[in-house]
Amino acid sequence: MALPRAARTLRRTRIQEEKEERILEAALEVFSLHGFRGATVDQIAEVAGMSKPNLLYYFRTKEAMHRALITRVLDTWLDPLREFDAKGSPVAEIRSYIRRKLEMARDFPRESRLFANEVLQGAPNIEDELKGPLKALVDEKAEVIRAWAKAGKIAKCDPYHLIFSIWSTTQHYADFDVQVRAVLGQENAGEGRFEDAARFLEQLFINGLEVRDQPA
Amino acid sequence: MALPRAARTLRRTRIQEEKEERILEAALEVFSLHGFRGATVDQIAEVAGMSKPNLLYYFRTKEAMHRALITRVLDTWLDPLREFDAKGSPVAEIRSYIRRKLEMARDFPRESRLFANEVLQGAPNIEDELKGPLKALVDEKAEVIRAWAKAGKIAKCDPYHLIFSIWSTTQHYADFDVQVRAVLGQENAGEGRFEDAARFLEQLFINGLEVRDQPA
DNA sequence: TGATAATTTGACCGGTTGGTAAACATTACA
DNA sequence: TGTAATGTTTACCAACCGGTCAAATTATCA
Repeated sequence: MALPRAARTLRRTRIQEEKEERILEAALEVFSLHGFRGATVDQIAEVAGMSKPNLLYYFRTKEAMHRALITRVLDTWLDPLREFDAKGSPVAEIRSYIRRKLEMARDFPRESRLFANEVLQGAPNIEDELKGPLKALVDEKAEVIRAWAKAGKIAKCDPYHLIFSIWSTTQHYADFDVQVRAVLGQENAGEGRFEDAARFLEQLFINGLEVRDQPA
Repeated sequence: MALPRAARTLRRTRIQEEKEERILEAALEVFSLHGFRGATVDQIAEVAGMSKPNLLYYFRTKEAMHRALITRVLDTWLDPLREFDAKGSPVAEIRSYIRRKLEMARDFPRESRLFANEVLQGAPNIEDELKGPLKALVDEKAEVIRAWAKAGKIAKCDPYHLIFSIWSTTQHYADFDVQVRAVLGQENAGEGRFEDAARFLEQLFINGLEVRDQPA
């Protein structure tokens, strides 16, 4: 008989742990590059270094694989926002949030693209996650930002659109990497672009572009 | 005999004009939602309201359709950046560029998603366009911005990352529409979100978030 | 009108897709 | 060690994929 996941009531074998890990790693690679419909099980199996039926022994359908991957990744993906702290200095807090998000774009571009692909295609498999846990977390942090603005610690602004703009500007460097490289050209293609981006975004979000009248 | 496009030396029939239009419209709908690999010719044919062989009579391959669509759309997509004018007031020019890009995200979300899908998946079919015409246009406008900064008309900043940030923040409302709606919730799901976004982004790009010390 | 070219369709093809069946191999453990 | 559960593989399938073909239909225009 062969009922790997259904029959798994309590313990998970060492071998299960390892294989599922390898599969999800391979799935991340392929899904993030081609999207759900564009990815094939054969491709994922090859990247994972195992036969297709063997892979399907651990995840019975392509969709199950995708679900497992998304829910796992979503959690770590929201960590920077969770760390967003009401007690810190507002400007410093926003600055470090930008920096952390940019680091994630640099270090985990596949995770970013996985979500981008999913959301772009209508988020058929994670709509509930978006409307539930994600919205709740954003609502909470938006309230923090709103309080800061009310207290005069930062400029009055719509906290939701502020969060959107931080997401979009930072994730851009993962999701649109090819375009960024193409436009910057080969000479600026090094990892330095992330440092440049960090500097620019900090300045943008703190000071904007208008020249400030210096009292002197 | 039947060689529709190859044999088309000079004139194009009214019927050709109409059908190709309908096909590209349908292709935009389907490609923008599922990406190149995820889209099927049958799907496009159904949306276009014609049989698959009939569709393939006008565009001989799925790839030819995609190419035609991309090159057509890319041109109009870059119009706002082309209008970016060195002679205007810098702040006003940036403000109106943001507004125009946001209007495009609102009025042509499918076009935005088409590119997002393509770039996200490594831009296999438009790499040349990115490294050629697009880079050239951005280089030109970046020089304008650099000159403004040098003349003290706007804050010193990296012009490329400025352009990236305008692209990402505005296109976010087309590409991540589902997420934006989910987070804002049903009560804020009206078209008003584009006005809110415009107000926020203008403030962000001009003034930033730090409270300015008003001289009493 | 008639004839010629342009358009449309149903039937079909080889290759790929997600997934299955069942035999075989390996591990865990009494 | 034996044996039952777990893991792996080969061979395979039906559905779907992009694309072809030849026949049928429709538009064009002398």
